[in-house]
Amino acid sequence: MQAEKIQTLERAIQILDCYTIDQFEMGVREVARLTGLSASVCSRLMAAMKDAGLLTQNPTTRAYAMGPRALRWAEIYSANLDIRNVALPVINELLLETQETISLYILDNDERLCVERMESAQNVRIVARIGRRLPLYAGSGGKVLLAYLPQHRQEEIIRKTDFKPFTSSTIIDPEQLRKELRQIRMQGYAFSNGEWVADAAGVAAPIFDHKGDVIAALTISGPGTRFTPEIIRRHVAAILQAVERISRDLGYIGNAYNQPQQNNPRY
Amino acid sequence: MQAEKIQTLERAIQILDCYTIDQFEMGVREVARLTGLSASVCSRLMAAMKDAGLLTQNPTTRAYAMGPRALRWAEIYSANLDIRNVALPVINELLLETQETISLYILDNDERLCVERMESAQNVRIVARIGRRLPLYAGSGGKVLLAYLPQHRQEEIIRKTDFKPFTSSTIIDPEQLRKELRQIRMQGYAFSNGEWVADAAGVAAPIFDHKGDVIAALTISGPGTRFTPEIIRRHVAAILQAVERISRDLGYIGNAYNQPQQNNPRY
DNA sequence: GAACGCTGTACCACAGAGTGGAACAAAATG
DNA sequence: CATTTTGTTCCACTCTGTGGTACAGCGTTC
Repeated sequence: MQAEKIQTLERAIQILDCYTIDQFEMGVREVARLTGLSASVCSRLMAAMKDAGLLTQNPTTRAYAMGPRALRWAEIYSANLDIRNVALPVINELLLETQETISLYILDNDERLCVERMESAQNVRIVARIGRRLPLYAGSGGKVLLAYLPQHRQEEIIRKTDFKPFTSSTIIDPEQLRKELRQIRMQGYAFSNGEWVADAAGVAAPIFDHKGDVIAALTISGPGTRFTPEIIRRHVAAILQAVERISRDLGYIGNAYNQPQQNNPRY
Repeated sequence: MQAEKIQTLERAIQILDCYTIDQFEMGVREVARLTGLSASVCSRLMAAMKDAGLLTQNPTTRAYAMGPRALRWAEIYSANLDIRNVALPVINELLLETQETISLYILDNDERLCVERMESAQNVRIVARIGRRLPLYAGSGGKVLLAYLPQHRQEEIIRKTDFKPFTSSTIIDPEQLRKELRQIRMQGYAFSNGEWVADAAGVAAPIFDHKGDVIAALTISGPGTRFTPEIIRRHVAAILQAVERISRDLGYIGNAYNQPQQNNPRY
C-alpha cells in the first residue's frame, strides 16, 4: 500500500515547496542548497517546470518564481470542496458583521489547513493565507479541530506533537491542553489570545457534516486589543450562529454522539 | 535552451490536467484512457501524488480527486502577482458598483488566463473561474489583450490561430478581427456580446504597467439582456476609471508609445 | 451463485530516463 | 582584470520508472 516513492515527482514537489510568500524568487543554486539536490538536477527539473508553467523565469535575473499552472488545480480542489462552497456566503456576512478576518480551516495530516479566508478591510488586521498549514495546539481554530476529534485520534496527535512555544501564551503543557480541549467541547467554541502570533486573538467554532463529524473550524481573528469582553461575547454569538447555518446546510441534523452545544446560549 | 522534457513530470502534470471542475473525481483507468498512459503508470504516479497531497482518494470508491497540495503554490503565485494585489480593492468596488461579475485576465502562452474574479450576487450571472484559459479572439477581455499587443506579436498570434465559431457571433474572419482591434485601440475599451458564450456580454479595458505595456485586461461581464446601451455606457465609464487607477498604482505615468485613451471621455 | 466485467494494485525483467560530477559561458563581484 | 557565482550543457553510468501480466475485490448480469 505504501507505494514506492517516485523520485522525480518528489523532487519536483520539493523544489516547488522551497518557495514561500516571502521567498518568491530563487535561483537554481539556492534551491539546490535548500533541497540538497545537485545543481544539474534542479536546473533540468526547473527548466521543465518552466516549460510546463509551474515556474516562471525572470529573463534578466534568470531566477525562478512560481508560475500560474497550479492555479487551475487549486481552483478545482476548492470548487469541489463543498464545505467551502457552503461556507462562502456565510463567511462573507460574518466579515461584514464583525469587520475582522474570517478563516476556514480543515484538518489535514495532523495539521490545520487554511482553505478560505476573507480579510478585514481595517488597517490593523490579521492576514491569513489560503493553503497555509498551522499547528493544532495553538490558536482557537486549531484547538477546536483538536477538541472535537475522536478521543484516540486526539490523544495520538497530542502524544506525537512536539510542543513549541511560539509566544509566551502558547500552551506547551499537554495536560493543560487536554483540560482546555474538554472545556471547548463543553462550551462549543474556543477562544485564544496570542498563542500563535502575539497580539492576535480569535474565536473559533466547529462545523459538522451530515454524519456529525467535525470537518472544519471557522474563526474570527483580529488584533487582541480589539477583543474586549463585550466584543468577544458578540463574536462568539456570531460565529456560533454561522457554524450552525453551515452545518445545517451540510446536512447536519442535530447532535448524534458529539454531545455538543445544545446547552449553550446560542441565540 | 528548449531542454529535454522530463517524462515523469510531464506525465504527472498530464494526469492532474485531466481533472476539471465538472470531472472532479476519476479512477485510475479512466485517467489512463484520457492520457494514453498505461494503467500501471497511472496507478503508481497517482498513488505517489496522493501521498504528496496532490490528489486525494475516496476510501470507498477508490477513485481519485484533486488534493490540497497545489493550494499553497497557487497562493504564492497569486500573492506575488502584483497586478492582482493592486487590482483587488478596485475589483471589489467595481463589483459593488456594477453588480456584475468582474474578472482579471493576463496574457499567458497566446491565451488569456483568469487570475482573479469576483462574482455578481445576482441569480443570473456569469461565472468565471480562476486559472481558466480562454482564447484571445473571443470576448471583450481577449480582444483587449490582443489589441494592445505589439503589431508583430498580434499578427503572429492571429496567423497561428485556428478560429472556431463558439457561437454565431464569434469573430472568425481575421480581417474583421484586425479591424475591430484597431477600433478597440482607438477607443480604449472593448465590448462583446455572445462571442464566447451566447447571451454573455462584457466590456473590458487594458491595464498598463510602469513601462506602458499592457499586462492585463479587466472585464465586467453579465447576461446580454442586462447590457442595454445606457448600462453599457455606465460600465464603460466605470471600467475606464478602474483601469486608470490600477495602472497608475502600478507606476504607469501616461502614455509612452501606446497612444492610448487620452482622447476619450474618461470622466 | 457462477460468470463476467470492472476496478485499483503488486510483481518483475528490462530499457532507457534521469543522474551528477565536471566543464562551460555569462554575469556579477572584488 | 581576476575571482566568484550564476544557470546550463555534456556524457557515461546506473538505478528509476516502465508496462505487460497477474491478482484481489466489488457490482452486475445471467
